[in-house]
Amino acid sequence: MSRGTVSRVLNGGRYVSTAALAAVERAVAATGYVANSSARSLATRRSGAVAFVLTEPQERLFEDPNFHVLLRSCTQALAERDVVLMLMLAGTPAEHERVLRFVRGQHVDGMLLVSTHLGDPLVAEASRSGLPVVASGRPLGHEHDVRSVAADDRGGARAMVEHLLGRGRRRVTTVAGPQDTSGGVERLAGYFDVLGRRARAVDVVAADGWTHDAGERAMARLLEQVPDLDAVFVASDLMASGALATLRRAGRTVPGDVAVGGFDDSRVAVQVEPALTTVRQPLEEVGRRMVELLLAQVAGEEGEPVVLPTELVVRSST
Amino acid sequence: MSRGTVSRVLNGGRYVSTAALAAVERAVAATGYVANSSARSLATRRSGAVAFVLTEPQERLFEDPNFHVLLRSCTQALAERDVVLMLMLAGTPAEHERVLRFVRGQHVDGMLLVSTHLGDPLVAEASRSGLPVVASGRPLGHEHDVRSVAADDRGGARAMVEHLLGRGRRRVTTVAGPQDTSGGVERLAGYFDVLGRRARAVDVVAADGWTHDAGERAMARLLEQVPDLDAVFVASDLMASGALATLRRAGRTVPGDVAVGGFDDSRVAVQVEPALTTVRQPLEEVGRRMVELLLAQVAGEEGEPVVLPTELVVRSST
DNA sequence: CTGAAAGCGCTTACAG
DNA sequence: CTGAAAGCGCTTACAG
Repeated sequence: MSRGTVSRVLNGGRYVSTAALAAVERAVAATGYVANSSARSLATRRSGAVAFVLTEPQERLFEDPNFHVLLRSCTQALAERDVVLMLMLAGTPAEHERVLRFVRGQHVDGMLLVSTHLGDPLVAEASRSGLPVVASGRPLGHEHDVRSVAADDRGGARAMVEHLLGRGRRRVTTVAGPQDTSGGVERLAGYFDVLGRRARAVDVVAADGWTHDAGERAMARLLEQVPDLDAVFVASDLMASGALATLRRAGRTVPGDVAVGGFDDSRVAVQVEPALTTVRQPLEEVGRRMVELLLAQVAGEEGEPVVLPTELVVRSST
Repeated sequence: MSRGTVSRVLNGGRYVSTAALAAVERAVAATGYVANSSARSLATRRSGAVAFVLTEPQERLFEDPNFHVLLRSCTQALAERDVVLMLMLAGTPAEHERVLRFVRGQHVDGMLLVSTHLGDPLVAEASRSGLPVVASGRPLGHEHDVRSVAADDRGGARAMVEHLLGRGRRRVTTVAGPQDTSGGVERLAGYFDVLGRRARAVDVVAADGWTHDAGERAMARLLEQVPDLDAVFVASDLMASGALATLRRAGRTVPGDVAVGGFDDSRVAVQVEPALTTVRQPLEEVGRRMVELLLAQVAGEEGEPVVLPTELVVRSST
């Protein structure tokens, strides 16, 4: 039996007689034969692997539960299609360079770009390279060059601010996320959508990171600027946990004195006291859709940017 | 200039004249040429990739900060050597099968096995396959078949129990980890090392998982069995956070009524109230050493199991 | 349906 | 030091 016939069986069994097919399958089962993947990749010009690139200081991989959800759902969705996930950190310029060299070596069929920032050179390079790329969140400045899967940040933020007003709050402020990310920009836009001219400059403080500590600092600044605030929409649950710490230290009760709304519905939302009213972002699905979109692109299919709905989740903090 | 000369330059520049070397380097810089990795792998029989296999229900990837530290330090240590990390989940039998098929396809040069359990078929298969493997923690039942990097669980547990006794506690109990993992077994052994015959069967409850919830349940059982306990050594910080919740609900103060000691010195140790006295496990270094040991093995070098020292960290819970 | 053969893009003895 | 050539282990038109 020729090498060619075996190969045909292994690749779907088209154009093979049932007899040959059975014989090969028996032999494969008996010997535990598995095709060498480098040779296959070389012949097919497909690696069967995809890079998951974290464009972010690595601390965030530690701290932010959102990444774990995304990483897990992507790994799983890829595994179901027998594609492997290569984890790459691209926080420093050196790592950055390594990622680029890596994709140029045709080591991967595509790239999952997570948490991109405005002016991120990797996004530009990736889209220029022609390699299939899908970003999580709309990549600021490259909305049309790179496909993406995002949650409806703006709509979710609107729902939260309306909820806060519906609770009778008069002075609704916000701790915005860093404004070099689409999540940061969009959630702030949603805030303005609802409050319009009623929002004053002092009611808004943009945090200098998506971390607990950044939320803590931003909340302190906000309290100084607006001592009589009675509500705050914080652009992520993790930052909101920091905001809660600041409020507690300042002697303000939640939700008595101040109603606090978060965003994400991540694990921390229920770990803090009081549990956070927040906006649920379907990150599991974001991961799945990113994988679908990427593999479709690898297969040469068209694809539209995806925006997934968000949902208000009311708990005890508002 | 021949393909062979270019290849020699790219692979270290041995046996190449300075003139040729400079010319090639100039050309590479100008064109951005990067060798195709499949072709290189096929020729060298090295993939330049390593699998990071999580032998665990995936929830743990979400919940347990220890994994993030390990994942990050391995990714980083590998990247420094230009080796790629492939993340594989092996929680279900199907995923399991996929991992095996994958390594048989010679897709990776080695395997980092994280959080193995007693009777884990993957460990046996991996060691039998001849593929270089390094486990985190000593793989129960395969201590001599598979190289490993572990923390000194037993010594750390001893230090904690001695600390508890040093605080004047009379009834020192323990919530042990699952007894099908080396961490669970060793930390319990350390407890017995110190208490010896003073420990009674009722003083020990083994949790049915390494989670917050499992710690919560185990602590409840322990309180029923030993209502007058005044100290508990919990085998992980995450489980200890669950134990704290149970104690709070039962109206016991910490450390007033009950001293609580954890293990790991993970992020949760300082997130809970009161901050946990715990045993620091140098997970960053565990990851680094795992990578070193694995790559040495790939290069055909010998290697000994590594055990890293642990350290007592005293905070407010004892 | 099947086999023989070319080709995927490298690396590495081998001669020189 | 360098080039020509074999070989790594597959896939896939191409004839038949």
